[in-house]
Amino acid sequence: MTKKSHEQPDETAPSTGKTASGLASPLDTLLGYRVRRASMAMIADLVDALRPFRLSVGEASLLILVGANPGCRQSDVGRTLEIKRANLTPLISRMKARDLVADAPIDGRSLSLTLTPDGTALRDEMLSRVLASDRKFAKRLTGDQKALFAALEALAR
Amino acid sequence: MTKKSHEQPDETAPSTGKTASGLASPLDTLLGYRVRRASMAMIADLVDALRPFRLSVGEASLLILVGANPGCRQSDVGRTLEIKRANLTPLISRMKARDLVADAPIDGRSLSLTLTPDGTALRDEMLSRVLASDRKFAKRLTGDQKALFAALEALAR
DNA sequence: TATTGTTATACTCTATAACTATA
DNA sequence: TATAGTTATAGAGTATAACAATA
Repeated sequence: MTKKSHEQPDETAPSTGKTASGLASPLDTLLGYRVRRASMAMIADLVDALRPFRLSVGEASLLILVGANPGCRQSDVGRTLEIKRANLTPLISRMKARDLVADAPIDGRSLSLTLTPDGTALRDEMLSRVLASDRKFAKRLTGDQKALFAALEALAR
Repeated sequence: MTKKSHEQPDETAPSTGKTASGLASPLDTLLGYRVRRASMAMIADLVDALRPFRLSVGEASLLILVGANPGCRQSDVGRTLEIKRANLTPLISRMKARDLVADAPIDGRSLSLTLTPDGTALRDEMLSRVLASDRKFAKRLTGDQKALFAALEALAR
């Protein structure tokens, strides 16, 4: 048996840094933990950016996706955003209640989704804020941005 | 006014790819969206790895952090993991009910946390599975891993 | 006075099952 | 028979407010 490496606050191990609270944090060595922290920081900023529009992240994603794909099927939107049918229905209902999204039957069971004029206008304003938030983070990056996107793509597949 | 660039399913714009459902997806150009997708994929695998131990991601994080910092303050654990006081109490209660974590008063208001022998044993087994899950993703990476960690660090700060 | 821990509570997101209708 | 959409419901995770006790 080898000595266990995560049991003690080992002063000789430089791989585990210290947190702001002074705790050793083996979690910081985990790729998944780092990705999650980065994601949470970006989402927190995105939520702030969306608040003036009274849109959740899921609602904003829907408006952006439907805006880029007018007439798309509701079922395809759900698959693309990985939102389950049962959760997509009330989300779209809220957007219809605000006259941001309109639906129309494709056949007897499928619905097509389109942004209304109000939805398009809100999407335009909202998207520029979303892009600004995203760029703010992207500007922090010094290295090869293409390589980072490739790495994230490899992790997400 | 410039032409709006996200309104139509524009065949001439190669920057916006197509999803598995055939929809144009301007979201894929967003760094934050990519980071979130990567995080969700890794967390889904982590949740699977933790299921046999009946541990949530938060509970596993707590065991790993307390295991590396025996006698640490509950309040510091909450700050490090960004879990609010009010939510940390029931989480720790569950770990105490399973005899994985023990607490002891530091002074009249603070508590110190330590893994019990059972907690240490479970942490050891669990951590090896967590590391295996994390390595599985890390192996997908071709480029400079140090650069990726630096990028994630820059995004999370 | 600020901090620590606790309790109660509410809100969002997500997950499942059951149902109708249709391709 | 598989797919699309809806409804109801339950479970996490997270948020705030109020409180008691203590530094």
